[in-house]
Amino acid sequence: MATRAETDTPTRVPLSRERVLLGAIALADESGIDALTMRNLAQSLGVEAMSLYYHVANKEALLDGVVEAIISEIEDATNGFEVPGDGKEWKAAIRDRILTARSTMMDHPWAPGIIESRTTIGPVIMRYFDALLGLLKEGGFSYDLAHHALHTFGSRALGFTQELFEPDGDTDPEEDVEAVMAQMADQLPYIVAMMTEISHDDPDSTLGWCDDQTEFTFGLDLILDGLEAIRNKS
Amino acid sequence: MATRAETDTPTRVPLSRERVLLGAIALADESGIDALTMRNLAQSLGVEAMSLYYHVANKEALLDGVVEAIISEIEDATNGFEVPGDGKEWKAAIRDRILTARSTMMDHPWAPGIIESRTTIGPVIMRYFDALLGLLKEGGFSYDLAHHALHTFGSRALGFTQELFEPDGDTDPEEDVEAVMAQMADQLPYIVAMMTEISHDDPDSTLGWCDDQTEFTFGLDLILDGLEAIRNKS
DNA sequence: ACCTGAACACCGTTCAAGT
DNA sequence: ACCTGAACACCGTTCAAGT
Repeated sequence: MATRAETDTPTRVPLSRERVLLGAIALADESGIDALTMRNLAQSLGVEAMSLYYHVANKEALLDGVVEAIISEIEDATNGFEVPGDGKEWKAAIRDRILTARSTMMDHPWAPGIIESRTTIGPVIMRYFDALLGLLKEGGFSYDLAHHALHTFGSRALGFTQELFEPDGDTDPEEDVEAVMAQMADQLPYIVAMMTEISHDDPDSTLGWCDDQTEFTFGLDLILDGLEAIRNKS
Repeated sequence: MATRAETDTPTRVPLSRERVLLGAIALADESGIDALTMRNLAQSLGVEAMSLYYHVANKEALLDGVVEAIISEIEDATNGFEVPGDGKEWKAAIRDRILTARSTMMDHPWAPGIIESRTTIGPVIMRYFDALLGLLKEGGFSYDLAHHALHTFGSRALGFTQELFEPDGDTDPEEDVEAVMAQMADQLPYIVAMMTEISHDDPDSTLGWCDDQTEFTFGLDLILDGLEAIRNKS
């Protein structure tokens, strides 16, 4: 597990800021964000907890760095299709970029949570938004409308919508929702009607029917179409 | 501060689940969500920490209860305009309801954060979404489209969009963003251009110019208009 | 320059005990 | 039925110290 326990060969790689950040991502991927404590991270790197503080100022700074690293992953996966010169393909370009971002977030499902908890914004994210803004501007948007667009995207620009009441891995996803619903079906006429109608079409379980990818692109396309309509009007 | 320290009159109100939840909301409003610890909450109620566990199972259950109480506040503020019978005013009704929700969230700026961290869904929120679904259905939406609509609203249905990188109260809002930007202006051509264009129009500071209410309604109306267009097509 | 050990001030939570 | 006190297993972080 640890790097060659007690030989004094130079294979004992010294810690570095980058190794700390990558270790943090690996730990969160494997064991969840709650397992990402300074002590756990140190242990996974074969080091004492206090050694981390030589490479990151504190835990917040660690998380800042992790977020920057995650955004870099999006950039890496985006390479190849940059700002389209003709200024026609803004919609497809933004769509592609955001869907790429989404797939990065799916690789790190804990990332949205810590991204939303950041209070400062680093250079990598700045560049990411600059690129997005560039796509809009080159696509014929005024800066004013492009600015509204970024706000409308919100977290979708980074590839996620924080799904409300996403069942934890711990508890049975359907159990408690169905328990609540069974108990108050008379108070939820529309939800009950929707559920029964949907389960007619789709024999699957009543709750597994939300296809997140479909819902994400539905909302994204609705927004993109809406922005285009507004752009064309002015 | 405490309720009549040492007289044995019946004015020493015993703790109750409701008092615990209201106390938690009051504490978070006053001192922020980080100050909402079991020990702090107990102290603010004039009681020992462990007494709380007689009324709520644990801290997660406490937060579940707090969220339910906050949604109830929306419901209370919404009373008066229910499902419009004619089935015409769905758009205005949903808009009103969501903007009411937003003003409730503005009263408790910490609430979005804990709402998004919930993994279970309580009866109050169920009823809230049932009502929203009802407005859509009575407005002529199919259940399928109404379902897409709820996903597209996302947290907006509850009156908030988690603004990315919202400056904390602690650090100077503009300081670090401007520091980063100054240092890498050459790498942020579009953002810099946008900033300078906007600050021409508006002599205010470069960063205070995001009017959250304006951005929220812009996005909301874009979505509502988009949904209407899709509904009319089918 | 890089890492460590002990200690501090917090958490949420248990358990057995008080009234 | 309702509340408490002491204790446990954790946190992030400090500080002075090691090599």
